[in-house]
Amino acid sequence: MNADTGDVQPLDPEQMEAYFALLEAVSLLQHQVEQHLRAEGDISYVQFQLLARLVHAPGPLTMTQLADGVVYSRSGLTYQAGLLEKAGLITRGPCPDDDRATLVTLTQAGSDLFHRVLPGHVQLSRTLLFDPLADQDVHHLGDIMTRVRDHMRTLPPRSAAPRKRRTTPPRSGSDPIAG
Amino acid sequence: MNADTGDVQPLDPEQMEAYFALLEAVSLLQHQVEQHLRAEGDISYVQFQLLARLVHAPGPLTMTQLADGVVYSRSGLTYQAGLLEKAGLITRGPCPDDDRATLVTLTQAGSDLFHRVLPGHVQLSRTLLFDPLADQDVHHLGDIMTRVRDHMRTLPPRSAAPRKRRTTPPRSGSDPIAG
DNA sequence: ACACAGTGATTTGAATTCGAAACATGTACG
DNA sequence: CGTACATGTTTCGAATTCAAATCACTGTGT
Repeated sequence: MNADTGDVQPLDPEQMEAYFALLEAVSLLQHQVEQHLRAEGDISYVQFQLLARLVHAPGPLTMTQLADGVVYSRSGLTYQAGLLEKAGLITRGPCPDDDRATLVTLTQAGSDLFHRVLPGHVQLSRTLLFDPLADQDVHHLGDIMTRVRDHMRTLPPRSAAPRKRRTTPPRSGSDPIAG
Repeated sequence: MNADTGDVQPLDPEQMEAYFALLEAVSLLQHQVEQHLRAEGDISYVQFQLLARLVHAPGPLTMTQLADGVVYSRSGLTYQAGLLEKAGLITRGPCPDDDRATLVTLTQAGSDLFHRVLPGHVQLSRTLLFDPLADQDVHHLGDIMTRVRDHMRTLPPRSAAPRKRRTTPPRSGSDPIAG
């Protein structure tokens, strides 16, 4: 690789604008959502995502299944699961099929909390993201970002497999705002 | 409004898709960019942003000016500025107009590093973000996200916080978001 | 049965971030 | 002048994240 010569074409002004507006807007959105969830239910956005996955899952999930798509390290999930368990929102128990695995189960309190903060979360995403957009914009945005997301999903594993690659089905997974 | 009853309509499937695709795509993009910058120039994305602001600024910036739009706390910038100064990429000096302020100046090494990692950064954003998009998509994406960003920049911070209300103490500093 | 690589989860340590409080200077007003 | 408040920055503590190392179990080959 010749890193000394700048033999890469610069981005068009339009690309630059899209790139930076995208990153900054999402940063603002994430920050607001984080503040809201903390004030409303005393949970972080990561914890909200984990509860959402459990709510929409057919049953208990293993730690790795729960981590996939939410955090980039398994240890990060161990930490969050500890907090959620201490708060009484989930329980961790052994997996009958595999003694190495830990099955995470949503408690009634966890389900209650999720459904308590969900309306506000939906309302906030409306206020922040969808208010300034027309229906056509939303359609186009979803189309664009779905393509980008699926494109990037094909490249990296999510929850970091330092040893070997996992064959994770590209499932859409969490949709906590499904009424 | 009544926060106890879930009298909020769920999002349309199309809105839901756009919302989650947006957040996950940007999360993946940020993570890849972070990895790249760390490997290429041993800097974080935040540090890259700070160098970028200094490169494009007409002259030195104060800490607050530098923080705007990059971090959500001034202390976070103090920490990063310390790292950048220790790495020889910036210098901090007094401000002649205001003895309270600190002027941050880009060094030659800082400028060199920025221009060294920029081509790879641009190339990566191309590969991850713009490859699956047509020119018209890029245009629309920029238009949409610019509107969303500007919309969020000008929102009242206290929109929905029914619980945990405390008499607002002196508003510490200016809003780093609303430049 | 036994070694051994592969996999699930946790522990540990370092890095980064934010919020509150402390600190220093500037400004307004009696 | 002097006091009170506003503004720019830093210090400090707590929370969160990741990567590397570690522990525990599974399955396979011999």
